[in-house]
Amino acid sequence: MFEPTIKDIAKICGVGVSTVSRAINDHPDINSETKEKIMNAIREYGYVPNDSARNLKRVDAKAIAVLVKGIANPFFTSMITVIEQECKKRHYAMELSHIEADENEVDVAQKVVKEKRLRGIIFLGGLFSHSEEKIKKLSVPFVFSTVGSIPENISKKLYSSISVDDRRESARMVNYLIGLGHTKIAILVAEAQEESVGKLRLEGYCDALKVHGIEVNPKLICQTKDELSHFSMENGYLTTKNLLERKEKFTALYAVSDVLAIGARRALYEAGLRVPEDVSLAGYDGLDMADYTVPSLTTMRQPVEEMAKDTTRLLFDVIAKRTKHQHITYEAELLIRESTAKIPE
Amino acid sequence: MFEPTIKDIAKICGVGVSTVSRAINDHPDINSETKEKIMNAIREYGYVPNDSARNLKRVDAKAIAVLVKGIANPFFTSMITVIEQECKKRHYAMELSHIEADENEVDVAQKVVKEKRLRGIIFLGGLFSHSEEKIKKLSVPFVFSTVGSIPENISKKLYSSISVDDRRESARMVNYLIGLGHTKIAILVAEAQEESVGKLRLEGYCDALKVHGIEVNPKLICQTKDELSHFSMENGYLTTKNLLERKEKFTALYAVSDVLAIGARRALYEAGLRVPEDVSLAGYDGLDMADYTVPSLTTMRQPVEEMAKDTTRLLFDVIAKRTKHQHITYEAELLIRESTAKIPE
DNA sequence: TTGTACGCGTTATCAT
DNA sequence: ATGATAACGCGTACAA
Repeated sequence: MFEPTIKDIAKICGVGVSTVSRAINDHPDINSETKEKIMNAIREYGYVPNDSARNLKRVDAKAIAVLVKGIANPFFTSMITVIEQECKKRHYAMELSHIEADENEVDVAQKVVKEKRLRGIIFLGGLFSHSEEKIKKLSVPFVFSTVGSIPENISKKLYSSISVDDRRESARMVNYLIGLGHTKIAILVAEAQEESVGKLRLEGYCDALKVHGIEVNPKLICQTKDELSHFSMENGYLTTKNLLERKEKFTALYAVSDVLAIGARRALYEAGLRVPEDVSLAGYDGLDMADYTVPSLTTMRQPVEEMAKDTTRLLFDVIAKRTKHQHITYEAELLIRESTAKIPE
Repeated sequence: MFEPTIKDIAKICGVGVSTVSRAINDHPDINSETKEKIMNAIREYGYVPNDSARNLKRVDAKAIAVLVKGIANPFFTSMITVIEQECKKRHYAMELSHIEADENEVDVAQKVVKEKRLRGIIFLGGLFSHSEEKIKKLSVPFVFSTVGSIPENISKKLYSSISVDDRRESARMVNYLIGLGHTKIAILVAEAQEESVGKLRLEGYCDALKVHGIEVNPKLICQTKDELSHFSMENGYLTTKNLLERKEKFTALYAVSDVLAIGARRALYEAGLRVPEDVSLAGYDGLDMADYTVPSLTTMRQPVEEMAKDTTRLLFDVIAKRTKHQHITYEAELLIRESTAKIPE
C-alpha cells in the first residue's frame, strides 16, 4: 500500500513542497489554479497529512483535550456531548481521553499536551489532590470541572473551576426530606474516604441532620463497595440489600447519585417495600434517566448543559487571554417527583 | 515554562541523546548506573517524550484506535470498558475517538492511522456502507464490531467482523411474545430507513409475524423521531405517547433497544397501563440497567463481554499475522423477566 | 557501553 | 506566487 507524503504530491504536481503545504492549509498567497491541481492530486492519490509531523512543527494546534475519570458515569457522557458541540462551534478539535482509576490525571495531561500540541485541558470528574508543583508544570490553561473539593494550598490563579457546592446542595436535599417528617434517613455514599463529591455530599447530609437536632446514626451511613464501580446500579442494589439485611430502621433513603438510587429502588422493591409509601427515595445528579423510572426519582439536578458550556467558555477565554482564571459555582435544582412523600402518621 | 527535550536531559547528565533514548525505551545495552542517573534527571526536570516526534520515527506504535459512533449509547460504553482492559493486558495503548453522526468513519480512520502510527482499528457501531476502494486504502487491519448489515460487495478477506444476527434474534423475541398469546404487537424502531441494526430488528419482527400468519399492521410500527437522539429514553417515551394517542390497540410493545423500552415504560405508566398486566414490554441489548428497573425488563442480551474480548482478540491476531480475517456471529440470550406475561383470556 | 549524525514529514522563513 | 532549506524532537545505524 503506497502512502504518499507531501513530497510525493509535490513531485507529481511538479511544484515545491511549500506550495503543497500552502494549498493544504488554505494560505492566501497561492494561485487558485495551482491549488486546484494540487487538491486533485491529493484526492486521487489519497494523501492524508501526517499529524505527528505537523504537530512537531506547529505551535497552535487548534485542539483541546478532555480527560475523563469514569466514562461509565452517564453524567459525564452528557457533559462530553455538550463540550464536543461547543468545540466544534469554535472550529477546535476535541481529544477525548479516558483516565484509569489508578492513573494520575496530571501526568496524563502532561503527556497529552506534549503529544498533540493542544491549547487547553478540561478535567472531568476525579479527585483533586495534586501538588502545586505538578500543576505548574502544565504549560496550557486548564479547567477542573465537577471534581471533588479543591484544596486551599493551590493558588486559584493557576486554574479555572466549575462546580456545584455539593455540601450545601446535599444538605438542601436532606432538609427537604426532614421537612417531610423523616428523621431516620439512610444515606448511600460512594468514595467517602477520598476528597470526592461523595465525601462532600455526606458532609452535607450530616450538616442538615445536626441543624435539625437529629443525631447522625453511623449505622445508616452505607458505603458502596470498593470492589465494584462506585457509581453503578449494581453497587447501589447490593449496598441497599446489605442495609436491609441489617434490619436498621429507616423511612427515607438518600443516594448520592441517581445511578445508585435506581439500584437501591430495585432492592427495596424486592424486599416488598413500596416507594414512596413505605420508604422515600432520593437521588442526586438529575440524569435524564431519573425522569423515566417508575416512580420518577426526586433528585438534585446539576445544570449539565450550562456547566458544560461554561467549562468550555472559561477555557477558551483563558486561551484567548481574554480573561484570568475564574471559579464558578452553580446552584443545583431540587426536583421533587414521585419517589418521595410525607412520612405516614 | 521550560519544557525539556531529550537533548536537554542528555546535556544535563553529560551523556549523548542515544543513551537517554536507550534509558527511556528499556534497551538492554546500557549501564544500569547511567540509566538510573538519567531516570532521576527525567523525574526531576519533568521530562515527557514528545510522542509526535516518536511516532514520526517509529514503525510499531503499540497502539490501536477505537472509533465509536454514538458514545451516548450505554451499550457501547460497556464494550469500550472491556476493550480497554484487553488492550492494557497486551501493553497496547487505546485511542478512543468519537465519530459524529455526519462523519464518514473510514475517512476518520485514515486520518487517525496516519496521525498516530497505530496498528489496527476497531469500528464500534455505525453503519456499514463504504466502497471497497476506500476500505482498501486503510493500511492496517480492522474489525467491524456490532455494526448494521454488511453488504455483499466487499470481500470478506479485507476485514474481520463481530456481530449478532439481529434479524434472527429479533424474530426470536417476537416469537416469544407470540407464544405468550400476543398478536397485536407494536414495535418501537430506530433508524429503520438506514442499513442499521434497527432495520434488521424490524425485519426480524416482520419475519416472526409472517411465520405465525399474523398480518403486519403498519400502524403498529413506530419509528423514533429523527430530531432526537435515536437511542434515548426521551425518544422512546415520546414515540410511545404518540402511539397511545393514536388509540391503536396492542397488548405487547417491543422496543429495539432497552433504552427505548425504559422510556416507553414511563409513557405506559402515565397512561395508566400496567406492565405486564395490561401490556407486555420487551427490550433488546441486555443492558445492566434493564435488570434494575421495576418491573425488570425482558430483553435479548448481547454477550457484551465476550464480543468485546473477541473483537480485541481478532484484531490482535491479524496484527500479529497469526490468522486471517474472521467473521463471528453470536447468539443473543433471551432474558425473560418481569415485564412480559401471558395475554389475559 | 556510549556518542555522532542523519532522516522521519511537515511548516515557516527567506529568497527569488 | 513559488521554491529551497532549516528547524521541530526523537530513534537508530554506525562509529568509537
